[in-house]
Amino acid sequence: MPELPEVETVRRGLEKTIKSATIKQVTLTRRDLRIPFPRNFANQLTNRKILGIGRRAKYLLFRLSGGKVLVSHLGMSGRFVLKPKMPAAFSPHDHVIFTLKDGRTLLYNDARRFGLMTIVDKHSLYNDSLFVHLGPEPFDKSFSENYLKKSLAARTTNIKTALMDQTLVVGVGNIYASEALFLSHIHPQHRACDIKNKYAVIIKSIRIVLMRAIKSGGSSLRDFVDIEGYSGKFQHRFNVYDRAGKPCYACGAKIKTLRQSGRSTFFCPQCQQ
DNA sequence: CGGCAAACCTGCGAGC
DNA sequence: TGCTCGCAGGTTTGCC
Repeated sequence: MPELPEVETVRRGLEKTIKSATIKQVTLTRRDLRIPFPRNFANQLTNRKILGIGRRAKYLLFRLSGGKVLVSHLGMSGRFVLKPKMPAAFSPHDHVIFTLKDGRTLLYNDARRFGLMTIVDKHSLYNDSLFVHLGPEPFDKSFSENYLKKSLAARTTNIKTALMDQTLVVGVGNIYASEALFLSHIHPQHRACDIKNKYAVIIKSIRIVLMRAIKSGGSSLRDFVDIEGYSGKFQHRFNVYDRAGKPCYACGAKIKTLRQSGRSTFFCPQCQQ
């Protein structure tokens, strides 16, 4: 489900609604998501105050009193749902139930269970194996023309697959890789190492498409909703994603689709050479 | 090491 | 209506 814009939308919603709340109780309905919950997961969270919610790549970072950080990845179908009080009944895939001191209940629901939750010490957060291999944030200065040039120089895979590689740059997934390449006028099947003199436009396109998507509250292809239950709106502004056979808004050519590393890619055969 | 397919798991829409 | 098939926003693993 979520790429950077969707995760950022959820982060902002959490920051707005549960920052400064204190966790009273945590209940798990199973022992694992994609990976097992750590030992004493619930105990480590009990009576902790949520100092703030950050984001690194597609991970949400709940900073807690006592120096721990609750790390959450939404996988494909993970979502947080905030209820004004303890609900009378739970949905089938509510896996984690956070009861807050003020009576509200935060649910983590994840049908496919590709998400994960763990707890990391704040001082060694980015030394954790989840984070050590991650590339720069797309809006960071370090995601530069020189960096991209150096990183892609030896990569023989196609540029679209490369953009989705979280060791190159974080946050770009299947939707925004296609959309960024459309804005860049680059064909998705170009080998990454063959992209010359286009590093600046790639960086700019990634930033533009992510920025616009964040402003739209993310994309809701099937079921993405923010913490308050609102759908994103960026799916109405896709240039190519999920538009196979439809006319390109720029030139009228039919949008095409293909399969790259097991994922669907969408592009305009006319605009992207 | 790099590239790629498969695996993890459930739900849903298309097509028959 | 009901079945099967294929595909879905991510990441890791294991094979070449």
